[in-house]
Amino acid sequence: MTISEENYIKVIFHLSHFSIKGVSTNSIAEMVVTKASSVTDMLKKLSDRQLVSYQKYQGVTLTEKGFLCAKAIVRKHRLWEVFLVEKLDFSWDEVHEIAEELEHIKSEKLINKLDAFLGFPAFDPHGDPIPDIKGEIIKIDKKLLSEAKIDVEYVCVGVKNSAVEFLKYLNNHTISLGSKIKVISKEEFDASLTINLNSKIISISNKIAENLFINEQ
Amino acid sequence: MTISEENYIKVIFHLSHFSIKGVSTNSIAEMVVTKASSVTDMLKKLSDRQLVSYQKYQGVTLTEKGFLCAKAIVRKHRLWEVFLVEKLDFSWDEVHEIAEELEHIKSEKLINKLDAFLGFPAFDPHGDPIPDIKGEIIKIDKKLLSEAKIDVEYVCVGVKNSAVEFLKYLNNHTISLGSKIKVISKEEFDASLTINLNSKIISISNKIAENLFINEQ
DNA sequence: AATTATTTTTAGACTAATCTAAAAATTATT
DNA sequence: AATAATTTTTAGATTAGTCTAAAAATAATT
Repeated sequence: MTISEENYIKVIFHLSHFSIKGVSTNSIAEMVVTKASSVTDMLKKLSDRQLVSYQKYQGVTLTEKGFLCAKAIVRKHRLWEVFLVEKLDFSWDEVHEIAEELEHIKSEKLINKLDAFLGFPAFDPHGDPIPDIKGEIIKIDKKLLSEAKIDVEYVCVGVKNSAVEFLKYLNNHTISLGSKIKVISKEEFDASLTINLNSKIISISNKIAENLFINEQ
Repeated sequence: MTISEENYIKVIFHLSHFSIKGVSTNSIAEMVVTKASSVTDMLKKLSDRQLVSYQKYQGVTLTEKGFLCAKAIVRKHRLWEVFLVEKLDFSWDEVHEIAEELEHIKSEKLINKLDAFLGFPAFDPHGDPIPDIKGEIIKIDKKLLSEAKIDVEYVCVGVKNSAVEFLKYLNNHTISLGSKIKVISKEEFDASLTINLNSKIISISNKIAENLFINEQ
């Protein structure tokens, strides 16, 4: 598989979580940063290779084969992110871009040895689960901070959005995976929250709260 | 720079060690596994980008810029090889192919952090020197085992040839970097050697001896 | 339901990197 | 020095991935 094909498969995988139907040509184009016509061409090729099932004008879905393939790429991406943060001391806002390149390194043996070297981590630095060697992904119960109940203790377990700007905001406000969060109050006007974060009181906007995953206890 | 351009630059760098004049089109074609006509096309492009100086029919040499570029690629290749052997427990005959991919990962910061993580190694698993961040390469005094004097103690410091078959031969005969070698006798007929290797007496062919670098004491 | 707007596909063209076959230049040999 | 052999370059074609512009299909709106 070429790097380009892998990128399309990965994008289709991620987008398929947001739609019950097939993934649309335009949404793929936006993510891959290309034109819709280029996407159509690629979809035909991926369909020929049995990686997606594609009906003209109806969008695409991954086949079983394509799904496995996507999970293998995601596995590589997330393991490399763990390596970059845990071993090379990168911060979590720096690793995505580099992992975008590293995820295309071919060797199966390499990725499994890396997995072992890292101690078979279950989650990447953003709290996303890492598929295991068979493609199994742990599903953990989580919800958005914007849906949190008042006065209940939660733990930050992930970020919905991994944009550098957002991660930098979190760094600046000392919010990280494992942070303890309790919602003290919620404004009616803008849905902003006053929260107890690791025993400090701060105020955050609804947009932030809508991008933080939390879990009880 | 594209991966293809990087590969050409790297090959020209390696071949330039074997010729005083420019590197020939055919020798590049052989190394890159392509046709001479493709090489000519690429040489024109690299020349336009000031990475090589190229005169039709006269072969190429790297410019200062191309030379720096080549050393950066070699640095990446060799650092990744150290990582694979030291951290992921690969054997030295497995790492070249994987490092051929890893050497094209772009991030400068990544490679410098990797360098630090590995403890700023000076040599790769085959005994080849690793260019430092500025492109400086340590030059150590070494000669081929085929040129060794009788009854002098040497240490194996590198391999001239990194082919998998050769490295496997060395594994099978417990020859590695750091092995102590003393030539006991040399056959006149085929130049094969009887050597004392780490206190064991074995016989090796001239072809092997011509591909092992050694150093005194 | 007809019209408009949007999305998607097709058709044809472009670039990078490659190829084959033929021409040109260099090197080797008589 | 002339000829033969080899190397290198040119010319033209091919493939993957992309693009623009126009056509076709679907979705939204009146």
